[in-house]
Amino acid sequence: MKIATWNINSVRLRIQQVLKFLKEHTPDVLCLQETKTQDINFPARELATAGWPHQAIRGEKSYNGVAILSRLPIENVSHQNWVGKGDCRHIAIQVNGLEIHNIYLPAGGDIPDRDDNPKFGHKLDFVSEVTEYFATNKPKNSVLVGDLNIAPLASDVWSTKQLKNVVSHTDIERKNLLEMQQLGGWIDAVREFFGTEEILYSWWSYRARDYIASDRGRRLDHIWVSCDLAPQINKLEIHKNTRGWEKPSDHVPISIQLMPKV
DNA sequence: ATGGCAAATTGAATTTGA
Repeated sequence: MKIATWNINSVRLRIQQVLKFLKEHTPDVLCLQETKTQDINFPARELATAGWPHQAIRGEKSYNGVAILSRLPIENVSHQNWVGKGDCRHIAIQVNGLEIHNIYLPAGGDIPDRDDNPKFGHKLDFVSEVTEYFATNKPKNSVLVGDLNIAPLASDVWSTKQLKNVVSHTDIERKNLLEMQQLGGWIDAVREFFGTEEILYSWWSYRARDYIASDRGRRLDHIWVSCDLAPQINKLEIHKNTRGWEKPSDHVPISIQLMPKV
């Protein structure tokens, strides 16, 4: 079972890139974030025709939005309304008995202080509620993917020193994300596969003139598996080349191959 | 806390991202 995740930053604008990625890598399941469109305008038909007819979509106008595309039949589509804002940041499905959670965690604004910046408070509250949810509903045979908007390790950013007070890499966010992972019994599959030392990014700012030359990235996108699936982690790929495509998303896809035990 | 950009909405400027 191959599962991919990608913050596409507008699925309508980049539908051709999604189709290209699907054809090149043929994941069984693709999870998208920041689709930025209402369900009625989601490019469902093109994706179905391409071979991913089983879809769970949850979008809103302009912002946020998540979707799961599958080659295999899906069931038990659901979502949680964490922090109760009704924004489209989570959708879950089951496929072949495997549970998949697709999450788009709030970015959190600029100022890392919940009193000065309500968006930062929203982000911290969101993490707390997800943490509580999975601490209570311990995941089994489950995968959690998405844009979590936090780079937890020093090796997840271009400079842990210079980003110390930058939202996405502050101490409180890093600590809380690792706690969310631990209390849910999740394994960070990307780090399980590559180790904790290798420098890994999944996002490069649009503001760099040359993202390769400056290479100031962050690992904001994640694939976690429930601990029972740890032995099945077979292959992880960070598809960095898509960042060099014309009119790219600022995030790149990540994929995992899970090998069922024989 | 910054910013060399980008997208959606609405109709040139604003909001949001990170």
